[in-house]
Amino acid sequence: MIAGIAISSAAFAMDKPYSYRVPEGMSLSPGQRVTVPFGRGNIRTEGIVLSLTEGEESGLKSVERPLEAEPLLSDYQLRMAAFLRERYFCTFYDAVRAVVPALFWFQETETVTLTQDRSWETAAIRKEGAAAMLRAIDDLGGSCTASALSRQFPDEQTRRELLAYLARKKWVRAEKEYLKKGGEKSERIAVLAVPAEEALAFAATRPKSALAQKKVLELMASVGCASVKDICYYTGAGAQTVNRLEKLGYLEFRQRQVLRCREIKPGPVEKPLVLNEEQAAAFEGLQSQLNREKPGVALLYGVTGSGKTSVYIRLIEEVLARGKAAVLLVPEIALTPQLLSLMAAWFGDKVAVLHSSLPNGERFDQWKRVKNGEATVVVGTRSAVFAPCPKLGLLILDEEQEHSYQSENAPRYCAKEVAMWRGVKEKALVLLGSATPSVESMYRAKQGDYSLYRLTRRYNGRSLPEVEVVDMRQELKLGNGYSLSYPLRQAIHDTCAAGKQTILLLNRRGNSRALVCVDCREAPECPRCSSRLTYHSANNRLMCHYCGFSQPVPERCPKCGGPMKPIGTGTQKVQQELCELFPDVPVARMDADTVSAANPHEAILDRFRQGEEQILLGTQMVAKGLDLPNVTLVGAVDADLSLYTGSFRAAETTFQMLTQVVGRAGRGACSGRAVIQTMVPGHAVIQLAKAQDYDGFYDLEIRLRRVQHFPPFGDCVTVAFQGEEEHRVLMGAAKFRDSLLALAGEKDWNLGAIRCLGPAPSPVPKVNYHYRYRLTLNCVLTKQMRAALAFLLRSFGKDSKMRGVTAFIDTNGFD
DNA sequence: AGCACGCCGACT
DNA sequence: GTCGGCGTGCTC
Repeated sequence: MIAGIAISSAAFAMDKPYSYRVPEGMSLSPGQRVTVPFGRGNIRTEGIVLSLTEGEESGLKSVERPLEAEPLLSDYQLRMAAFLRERYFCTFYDAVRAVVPALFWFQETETVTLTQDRSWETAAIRKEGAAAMLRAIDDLGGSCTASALSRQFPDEQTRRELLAYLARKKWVRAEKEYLKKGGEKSERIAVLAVPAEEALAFAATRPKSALAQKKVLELMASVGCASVKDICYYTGAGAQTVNRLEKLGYLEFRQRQVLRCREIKPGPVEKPLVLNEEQAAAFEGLQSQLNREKPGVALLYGVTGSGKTSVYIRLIEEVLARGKAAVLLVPEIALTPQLLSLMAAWFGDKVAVLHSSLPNGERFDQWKRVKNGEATVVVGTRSAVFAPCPKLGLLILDEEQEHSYQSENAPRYCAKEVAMWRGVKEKALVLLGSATPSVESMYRAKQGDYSLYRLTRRYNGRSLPEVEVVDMRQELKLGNGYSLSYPLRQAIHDTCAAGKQTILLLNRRGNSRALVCVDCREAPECPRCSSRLTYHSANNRLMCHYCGFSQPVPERCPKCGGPMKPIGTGTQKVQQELCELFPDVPVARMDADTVSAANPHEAILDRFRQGEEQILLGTQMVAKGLDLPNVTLVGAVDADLSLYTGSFRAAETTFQMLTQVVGRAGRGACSGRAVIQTMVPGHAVIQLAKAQDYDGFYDLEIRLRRVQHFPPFGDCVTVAFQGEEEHRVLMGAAKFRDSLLALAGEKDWNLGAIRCLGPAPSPVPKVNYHYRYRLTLNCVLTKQMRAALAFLLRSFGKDSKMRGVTAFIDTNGFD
């Protein structure tokens, strides 16, 4: 018997099934994981059995052993992984990692054992550190894990080199073992066990040698509670420092709370659910689609507040009645507490919640409940599209236009595309819901590829808010240097006077704080990346978002010695203005700086909902899915910023964001009002957003997309390159472009027209000492085109001249 | 990617 | 002589 096996360590260029002999007496089935010897050195490697066939076995290596008795992947999951691999230019293993939760993975540990040959005890060893390492292993009983040596040999490179040397000398034997990861890991949270003053006083008495303890105590005095991982990350202290402080009684450990998004508590429900005429019509149409042999795809276009959720619920009931399961995907779990409690109220313990910030154990339990058919209603984020429902009947993507359905790391899949694939394979209905559908989806619906249902009536017949556009250029002429225009200030004033609430959205990118020199205006940059370090007041450190580098705040500018001053985020600046203009009005701020594990969105929103503050100021996250009945005014502080991101989706994103935020006003009994501040009041997108004219926007945008060959008429493909030597990365990108254009010229490949821009530096040109360049392609991603790109990517990986440069492909991404 | 193999210069 | 440098090609 011959097994076709996918190898875990295979790079894209060499990722293909490898044939191994199945030894007598070993029974294997597809989807099972095994260890096999691989490569010249016969390194023990993990693999997954893809196929089993009879054939000529001579000259083949043998499968070593299965890693578990039962196959890890079902046939269907194997096919899904194969689809991901083919579609998203990733390896088979990357795809598998997306399909099954991480908990299944065994930990690979390398053990080192001294051999019989103890000649090293007397030999003169020239290699530096080698003798010390041998003695260290001997002290540990002649055998240890490679990581146990990390204390004495902290540099991984040196450690590996030394081990390789000792193995060559045949003094030690290195073996890789696969050990099941220890139980259900939950994160340890440390809490200050004494008053902050006491902790600080104790810190002050500590000698210089206990600097790390001092730092940890200072951090904890300011934040009160943090995960042990975070503490180490922020202060640069080791875990043992934290443990010691616990022993000394200054810290306490607690287990991390189970759900970041709060326990789902079932909300009150009115049963039976009464649908209005439009909802009923949509429901009936969808229900009849469920009955079809091929249910296909449907788009539910319902304006904000038109009650799409009621249609979802009725449809899910219908699916459950047929003995099938339903999956409801949401863009972000933390922003959808209302939807969650509604689902819990309706479907009780049939609901499973799947998302990536669940602790592993919890995630696995939920996953198991889905797999064994116990939970038939799955609510989750992007990765829940792989939910292992035995009988899937319905897949809903709420707010289908959202970026978060696109994965940013390998496999770079789009949950919408995966959902459609599953829909076809499992004969399940795919329902896309949105108040502002993406132009691609709307186009397909209008073409008749998807069925289209509209909900135009707002709940309780409420009218749309009245929208005012303010010309910020005019404001500048009037001498208003503030971010808040006169009309917006007046509106805030009126709203507060009426006892109502205001939401202010600051749609500004880079909402992080920097530290700037007062004299030369320079901000410290990350030594490893081309990015500014961001200032964190909690621990007084500068940190890099890309690579995790952190350093204490310098007192003086490293360039000119001038004084340093943090410059606030946009939100902070606006908050100050609000403070000046409305000194008596309490303001809640919600952005990357104020949201944390200790103070989640939920807590901020709850306080705001209860009326503790009258103004909520924040970044995009305030625009999403909130149902706050007392809010009658929303303001978009700079509405046009997202218009100039350079992405082909810029106009669409801006329109969607404005529509969303305008829809937040007047959800209760009172009618709402919205103010949009912009430098380009005449811009079509702004005007259409003002009029809340989706159809007008669609007509405009689809025409532009057509002439520019952007989706849905063509595809955008980014080929990214990175490596340590900048010129080689650039050369690699250029070479890839040339080969692509050469291929495009060959009739056999039948690729059609390709426009290729670049190589150009990526938006972040350097990350962790790796330079990044990219090509931007505009083409149609036909099967041939995908094959051609895969071929080029594979040959690029095999090209020895391109060593040290890696390439990857992202399709229809958002940047 | 990671590793062996092979071909060259520097030290025992 | 041999150790270890790096360039090259393969992985069932």
